[in-house]
Amino acid sequence: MAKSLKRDEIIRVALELIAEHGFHGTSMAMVAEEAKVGAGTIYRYFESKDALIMALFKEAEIKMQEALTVKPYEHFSIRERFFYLHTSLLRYMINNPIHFKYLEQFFNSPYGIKFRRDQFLKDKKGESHTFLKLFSEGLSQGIMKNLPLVVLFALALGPIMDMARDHILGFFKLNDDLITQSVEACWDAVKK
Amino acid sequence: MAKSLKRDEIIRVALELIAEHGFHGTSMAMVAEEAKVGAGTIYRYFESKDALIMALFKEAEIKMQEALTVKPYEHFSIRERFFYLHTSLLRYMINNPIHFKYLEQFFNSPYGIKFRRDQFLKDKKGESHTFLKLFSEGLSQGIMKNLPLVVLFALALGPIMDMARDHILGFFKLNDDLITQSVEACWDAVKK
DNA sequence: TATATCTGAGTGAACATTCATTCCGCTCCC
DNA sequence: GGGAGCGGAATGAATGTTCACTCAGATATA
Repeated sequence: MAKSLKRDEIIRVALELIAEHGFHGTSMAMVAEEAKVGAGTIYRYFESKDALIMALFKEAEIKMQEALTVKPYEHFSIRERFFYLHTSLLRYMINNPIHFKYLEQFFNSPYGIKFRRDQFLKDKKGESHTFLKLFSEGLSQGIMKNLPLVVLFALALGPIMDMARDHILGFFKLNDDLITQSVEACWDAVKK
Repeated sequence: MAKSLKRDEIIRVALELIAEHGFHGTSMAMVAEEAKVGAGTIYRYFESKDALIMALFKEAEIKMQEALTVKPYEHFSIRERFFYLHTSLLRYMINNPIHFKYLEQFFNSPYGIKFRRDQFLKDKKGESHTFLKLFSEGLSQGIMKNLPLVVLFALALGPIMDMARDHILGFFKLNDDLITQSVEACWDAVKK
């Protein structure tokens, strides 16, 4: 058997179960049974339930970052970058509901709050990620409203996440037109 | 002693503890100890932990609704209503961080998802609440973008909630100017 | 055979909930 | 007035369950 088929399977199953039942609704025994491994095997690959939860986050984060990566990105205008990133993000979320649900759980938990706090401190030191870089440039070029980055972030990404959630919960159906119009509306919120 | 001092104290303490430590991080024993009542006393007033959680939500919801109520509301224009409601909501949240944190927990849990689903079905039958009535009117008067109500909702309220959260977490400091500018930005997102 | 990997019954801690018992304020009779 | 008796309110130790995690032994691999 390949080196870490078991590890992969544990990750796959745990993501799915936690997306569905939450951190506290998912016991290690459930993960073990569904992944068809012994309860102890999980602990060969992950030190604790916490470590597993963090590894699942890294997994989802990497996949998401890949979905936001495009080659000629550097030649895009601010507006083009905004549309590209937001559309890609929304599309990724609705095409990967398990990842979305997992990330939602994660960010609305002490794990996620700690993560955001660490990110926030890092950003203060300049190691911004894709979105913050975009908003910083938009600000300094005078294209975006003169508001704190955190506010621009909320205006542009809050609605995207809420829409992904409502689409996945079946409250309405996002299609290509609606995605375009929604991202345009987010742009209206941040543009000067 | 007045009829239900103990009940009031249990509610007060439970809201605080759950806002801080979450549903699963707050045991009934913690609530009992902090409220200085016996563990069994809680069950005189609330059938179960679930029932307590729902009662706390009702409590917070009522207080919030009060904060959004103003007398001459009916004479406001759509735009005025939008600004009034959004500003009041944001102010309420940052002035009542415990309620905000509790509601955040609640809506990001199976309780909240069930609640939203029920609301959604009720709305389909026309029993809209304040915000949905506003957006419906904005739509039919052609003032707002021709998008599904759920999307308008996300565009207008998503950022408000995110900003309240980031303010309460200390990531930035909301002041009157910033509140006004942010609500204006939300209006830009939904207005035609 | 020797080493690495895997297993799942077992462990102790934590939890929500119960219930036998105590407490306390009230009424009613002497 | 006072004390006996009553009943709802309050208590917290006890209960049964669930959980994350361990480890002695089984199994696969080399």
